[in-house]
Amino acid sequence: MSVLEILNDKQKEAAGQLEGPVLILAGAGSGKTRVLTNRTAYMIDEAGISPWNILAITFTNKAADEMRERIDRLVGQGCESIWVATFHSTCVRILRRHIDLLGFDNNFTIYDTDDSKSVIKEILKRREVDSKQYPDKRFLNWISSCKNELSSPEDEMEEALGDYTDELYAKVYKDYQDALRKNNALDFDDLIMKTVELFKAFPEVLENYQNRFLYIMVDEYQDTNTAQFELIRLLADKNKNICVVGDDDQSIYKFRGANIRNILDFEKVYPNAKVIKLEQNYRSTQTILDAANSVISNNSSRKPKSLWTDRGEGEKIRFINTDTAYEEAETIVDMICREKRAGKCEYRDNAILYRTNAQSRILEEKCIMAGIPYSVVGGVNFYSRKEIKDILAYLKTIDNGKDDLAVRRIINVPKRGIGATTIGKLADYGTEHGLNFYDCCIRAEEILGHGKAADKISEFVSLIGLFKSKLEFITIEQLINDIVDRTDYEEMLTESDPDDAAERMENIGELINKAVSFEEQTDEPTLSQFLEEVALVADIDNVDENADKVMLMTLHSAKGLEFPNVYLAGMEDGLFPGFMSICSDDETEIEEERRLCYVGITRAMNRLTISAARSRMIRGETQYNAVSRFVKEIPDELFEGRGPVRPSKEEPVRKFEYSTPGAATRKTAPATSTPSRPVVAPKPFIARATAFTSLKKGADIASAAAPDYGPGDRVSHMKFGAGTVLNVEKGARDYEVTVDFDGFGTKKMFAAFAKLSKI
DNA sequence: CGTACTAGTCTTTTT
DNA sequence: GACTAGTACG
Repeated sequence: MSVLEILNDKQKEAAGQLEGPVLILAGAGSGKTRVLTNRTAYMIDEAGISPWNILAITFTNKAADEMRERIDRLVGQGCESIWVATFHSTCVRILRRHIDLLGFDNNFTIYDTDDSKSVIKEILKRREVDSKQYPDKRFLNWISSCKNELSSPEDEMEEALGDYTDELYAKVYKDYQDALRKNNALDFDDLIMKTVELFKAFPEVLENYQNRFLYIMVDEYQDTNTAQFELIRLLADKNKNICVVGDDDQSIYKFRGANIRNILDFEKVYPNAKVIKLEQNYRSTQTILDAANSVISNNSSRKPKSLWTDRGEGEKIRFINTDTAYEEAETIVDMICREKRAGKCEYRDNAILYRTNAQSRILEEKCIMAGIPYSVVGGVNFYSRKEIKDILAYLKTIDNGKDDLAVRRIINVPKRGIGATTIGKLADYGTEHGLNFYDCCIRAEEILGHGKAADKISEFVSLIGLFKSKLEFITIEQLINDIVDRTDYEEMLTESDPDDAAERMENIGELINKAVSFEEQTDEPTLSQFLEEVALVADIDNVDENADKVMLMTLHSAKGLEFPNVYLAGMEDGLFPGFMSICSDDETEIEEERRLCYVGITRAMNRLTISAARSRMIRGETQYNAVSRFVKEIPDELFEGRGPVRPSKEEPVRKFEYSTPGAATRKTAPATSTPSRPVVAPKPFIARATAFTSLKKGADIASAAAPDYGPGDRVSHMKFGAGTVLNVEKGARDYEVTVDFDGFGTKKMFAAFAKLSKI
């Protein structure tokens, strides 16, 4: 029987079309992974294509592993030679072979965002750039988007046309690239950009890969940025056998350069492309799909499509509206508890999804209190924890002394009496003579002269030398243990914070576990390879679906996953959609948020629960938010009970009962004592958008004049209409005004932006 | 040279 | 509220 037999007609069509450009528009839950895997199996088993000629690219390691596993199950032989990898690891593999052509050392290190930030900081310091006026983060983001658009420092310099600020950016970009090159390092964006650069500069290298990759597949195509698009275009240019799978409605990575036009304009780039839509959903109930469809249909720039299922109507959507975020968390956790106790589900069937990582804390707390096993995906990346970064810095130093950042990170960790002055002297010498920091350490005596400082440095150098000499005889596991022992690392942890030393040591233990399994799985494991693998893991890669735990994660992390029960928490205007997107004039920002909402809804298989809190603490301030506009885009009849009632246009807009001056200053109620409550009957609330005035960065608000209104005055605002001033406070740069708007609740805003006028 | 306190920022999402 | 960077002091 053909591997295509089990597919539906559309899927079959998509999987059977091997030649030429193919665009598969795969709606959520329409079985796109199945199409990709069966397509691959069909290529190998039935079309006689060599696995060696197939390239499949994904965004996460998890997706790549899953794809490989599933192909393995379908095809007996030869799958190991299929190239299934993420964009980033594909590029690393290519660059490891050829980057010397671009003047880098082939054992380059990969910098994560933290590393990049340190480099930028140093450059800004050296250039004496005012970090108040130009925060380092802005340079970081700016450089990243340049790279995503394949624009070099030289391009940017040209484009600056003598403009001071633009030239400053271009110069910093140039410095940054020079620093990376000196450290023999590439950042995430470089991996893609340098590969494209390589292919363009050395057509014979490109051709080599074109001849190998006769059939190319790209998953999650809607998330590709310009650089990734170009990479794929180059690779596919000779044979044009390119099959991309994606869903424009699930494009949620604009902030990191994803260009939705890549998928919307695929047919323009490849006019003879075959386009196939997969609209039958195998995951969710009709109710859930109806909700998803009704939300996403409010977006304008999308390819029209509508998901359907034969799974039947299923259960209605639940809606919870609580007074505080604590009660929200408690209600959700309580629901999961009950259902588990009633034997209706396992813990692992439940996922709580939210917009921002900050929301996880309260949910986590409530899970602990209820004794529910849970697992939080994301937040602080495992590999960005201090202790892990320290150990990795040791490993990097041992592996490749060229990485100045790594060396400087650990030269005095644990404390060995090497101070800032000494480090500064060595670093300055290095910049002057074009030497790496570690090389300067080796010549410490020459640079610093005889003395205590030089001795200390020598001790450090011989410690690293000792590890280096052992490297070929011991495993990475032994090496890490050795580092921890010889540096008295644990002692340092205990001294600095006895309470979490144990946890930090556990994390190091976890790193050792990773090392062990890496060494087991790899033929000839090297330290460089290990460091590389570690650099390219995402949080989602380590998710274990088999553990019986409730999953807590952001909506972004949830993409590609499915759960029987999904809880969408914090569905409030100002949080989701975020206030940035509400305030923005750019309509596409709200559309991106809406797509994110669509992704969230479509994660649910059987039951969807949506919740919102009337008040919550954000950045130490209590905010009062209206229920998310997205919730109101879902028809009432899909909700259990009457649903979130929307007021008719004529109906006078009512105030929240908590939007009173007294409530504004009231501490959030301790939620511990509140008994778990049933789903709160939705109350009529205000339908229109609420927004917070955002303090635009870089805006000039140096001298704010005192406002002409005070507490008790009635004022009017462009967006929120009339309201009563509760408080006026002199802030750092501007007057902060608290206003209780009729129908929008209490807002805190900056006078310069709010443009309030007295009535 | 190392520590302790203070002020300022942050929050959208991540390979 | 939490974390970080920068500063003042021992």
